[in-house]
Amino acid sequence: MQVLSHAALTQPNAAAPDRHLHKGQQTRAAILEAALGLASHIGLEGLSIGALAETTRMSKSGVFAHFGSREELQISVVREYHAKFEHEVFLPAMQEPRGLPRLRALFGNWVQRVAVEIDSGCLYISGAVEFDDRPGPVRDALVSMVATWQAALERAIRQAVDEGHLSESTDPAQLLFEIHGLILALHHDARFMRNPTALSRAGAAFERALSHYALPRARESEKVERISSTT
Amino acid sequence: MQVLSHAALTQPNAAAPDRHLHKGQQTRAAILEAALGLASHIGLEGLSIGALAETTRMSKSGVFAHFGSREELQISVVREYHAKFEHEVFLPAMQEPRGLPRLRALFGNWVQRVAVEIDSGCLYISGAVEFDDRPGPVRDALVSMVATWQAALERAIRQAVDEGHLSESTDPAQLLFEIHGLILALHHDARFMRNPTALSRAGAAFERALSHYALPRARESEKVERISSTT
DNA sequence: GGCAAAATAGAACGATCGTTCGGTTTTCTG
DNA sequence: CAGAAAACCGAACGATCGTTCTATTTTGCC
Repeated sequence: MQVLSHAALTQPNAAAPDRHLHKGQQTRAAILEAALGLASHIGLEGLSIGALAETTRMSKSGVFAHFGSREELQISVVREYHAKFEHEVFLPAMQEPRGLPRLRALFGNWVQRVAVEIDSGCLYISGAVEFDDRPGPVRDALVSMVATWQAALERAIRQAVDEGHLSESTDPAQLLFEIHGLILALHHDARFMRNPTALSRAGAAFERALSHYALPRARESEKVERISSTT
Repeated sequence: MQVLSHAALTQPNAAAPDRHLHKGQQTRAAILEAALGLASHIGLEGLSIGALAETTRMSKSGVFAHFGSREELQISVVREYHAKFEHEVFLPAMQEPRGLPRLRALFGNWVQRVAVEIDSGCLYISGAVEFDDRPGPVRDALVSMVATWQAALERAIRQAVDEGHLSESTDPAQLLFEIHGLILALHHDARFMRNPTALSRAGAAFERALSHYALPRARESEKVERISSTT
């Protein structure tokens, strides 16, 4: 089951709260939640222990002691986001039947998380931009989890091919690339440009991409050049 | 001509160096160039006057005096990037004939700038993520220039429709959304994931999108649902 | 209930941040 | 060439950063 879970994902589930949880892990979870909200707004790099201590009404050293270093805090935030992402977009989609329904659910939940929930920008997206030129453990953790998520998506696409919902000639990695681009464009236009039409554009483009990969026949013969030569 | 140039773009061309340029504007240009390289790696928000003074071998206050505030420095960097972007991706493409050739040139130059030139991450992309939740003049400048660039792209798409290279039913804003997504995915996969196949995937997806909008007939009747009902 | 252990607080550290100010050097111009 | 203006430096400011100490409080277990 639970194919998304990552090897490095060690933190226990924070959903059922406090039961048999020592005080330390309990406040640690509270700190992480606050850190997640903070990092969603100002980024992983903008996350500061001082600001975190202020929102949790703790002392700086009290917050610090739970992680040992700022870098470890950042990594913990990434892992926390991964867990939340798994529970809110991946696992619910797994209840849909294999193939297109599941792929649509994955995309839909993803869209929901990226564009609709105004309070939480996608840490995978902002983290990718912040750490694309910054080597280190934080970057490694981010890359690892994005890769895990992309692998899960690619597997869903491959299953859609196996189920006969998409053409045999479909290149799963290529379709994944295009779908991922739609999410990034949605994130960009909705959050940065404040363009409300982005949501429907992403949906339309998704269906258009699916319809292409679902209808393979007699496509290779039609070339764009033929059109441009009619002028 | 020169349709991309922005109203707020006031700095003179730094390409022909020093001729009749007072010392101040000369070093200011040098600072901006260094700032651009620095911001490409660590982001607009990571750009610090101290680091900038170190790379330009000046004093902090010397650097500072040219801009009056850090915020003004950031805005100047954005404007500088806009000017460079215009000269390296927009203007060269304007020499191609209207329609698909020009659109392809715009996309190609854009790809070049985003993925190939290893030393300079796209400030439009990193800036969008950094400032999507951070109001202020820097964000305003970024949005304004990205909007200008997107408008230019949309105009090129519309011209391709007018020239008969793309279907009359093409929605320029929709195609723009999808193309923009390809660039973002390319930036993500090439820079962050270090995936060398991203470049060819972006090109393939671009051509696939064009071919769809070039061939309108008998598409609406074909539905994906038909496929998924065969299981 | 007492006692070790864990959790948190508080103060201080060196470093860096953006910014200000006064003085010195360089550049331009009449 | 002189004198005004512009450019630049160096030191210092308060603030914040991550981190390290030493106490003090709180927790969990026998």
